[in-house]
Amino acid sequence: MSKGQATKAAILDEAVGIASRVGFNALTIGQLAEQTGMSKSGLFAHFKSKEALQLDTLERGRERFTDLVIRPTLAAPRGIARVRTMFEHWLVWETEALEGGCIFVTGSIEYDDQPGPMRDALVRNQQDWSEFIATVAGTAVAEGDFRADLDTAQFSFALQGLMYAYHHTARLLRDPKALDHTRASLEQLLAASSA
Amino acid sequence: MSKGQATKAAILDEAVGIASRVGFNALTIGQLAEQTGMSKSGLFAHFKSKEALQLDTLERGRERFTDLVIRPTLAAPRGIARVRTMFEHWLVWETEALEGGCIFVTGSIEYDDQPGPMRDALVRNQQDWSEFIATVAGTAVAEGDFRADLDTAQFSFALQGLMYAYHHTARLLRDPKALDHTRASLEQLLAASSA
DNA sequence: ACAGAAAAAGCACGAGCGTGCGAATCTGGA
DNA sequence: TCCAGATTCGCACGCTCGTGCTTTTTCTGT
Repeated sequence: MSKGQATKAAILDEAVGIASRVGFNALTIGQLAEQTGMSKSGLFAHFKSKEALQLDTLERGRERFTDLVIRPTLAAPRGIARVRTMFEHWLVWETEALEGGCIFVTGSIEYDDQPGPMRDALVRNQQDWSEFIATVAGTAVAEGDFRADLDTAQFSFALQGLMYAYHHTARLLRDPKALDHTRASLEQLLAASSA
Repeated sequence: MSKGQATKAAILDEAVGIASRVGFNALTIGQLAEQTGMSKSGLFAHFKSKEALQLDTLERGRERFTDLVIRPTLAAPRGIARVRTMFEHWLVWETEALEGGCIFVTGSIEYDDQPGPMRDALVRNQQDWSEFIATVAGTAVAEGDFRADLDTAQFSFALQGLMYAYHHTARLLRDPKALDHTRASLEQLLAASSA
């Protein structure tokens, strides 16, 4: 890896953290330069525009999510065990991976009304993730753990709602009971989906 | 109502719409002045600081929410009918009340990591709303519609998750099936809670 | 070790931000 | 009708933003 690529990677790692805390718009080139000990123009040269920086930052987040959640999920045994593995790693992602909360949630709120490449990228991520959840639920159907007539898209929707509730309750309210509520809702959802 | 109060009210109505679309930080005094046909300084004089403007905007949103959701809910007959009324009005709020989506969701994401009066106000709103949902669920328990051993806080948590899922799916993905999924999850939740 | 390329810095710009202040205008009660 | 107070405006400030340039420093392959 060349020096330039290494620097860029380091910048993006910092950027993901900042975007997580304050969002993609408040992620400022000056602040990012200061935090990484670079000059504004030196940093800027790596991206050529703020929008490119934002897109690269989002992409870096997606890579991290893949490593922390998707890969371990696919490594788990098919069926309900894989569903539970997915949930647990997702929970870790929401809780520990980023100091400022999930950047996909942050990004969704920031760009849901603003057309452009950022919105498009977020939509793609979201669709992929929704389908991934449905697919994992599908393996649980195939293995006979879940009901054969389960609507996996509906399952995906419900599971995401649960995690959103966790995100908001844990982050804004700092409610220590958030985790218990989330797990309780998961069990209820799993019970309603089981064969 | 004096001229000043009328102007301030008109400003805040506009401000709620803008905050809904772009958030509280990107809600800019210059832009707000332009949109209301005032001068920056003339508008600014009503608030004396940007933070006060943000707080007043949030408060205006709270009033609207009270009118559109809380009052109609309390006017409905106690029990599961009231729960359903709350849900339907809440859905209208999420769908039609603001062009840019619920400002409490937007605000939560923006301020969950930033201490200060805005965060405090958002936390208060959120806690009040959570408790309100639990209370309404409690009347359904009292009326015998819901199980006597229902955990109303858990119910509140689950219902909020559902609405968050609706918010994200409808706003970012513009998924026309979002509404169906939300109603289906509601029925599942009601069934699991019923006596 | 050195030349050419890549990376980083320095500096400047125009624009928009929040905010202050004095002047102009408007409003409403006596 | 008039005037005190409320309301709005014009203008300016210091700051930070994203983004071009030119120059300097650092890498890298031979």
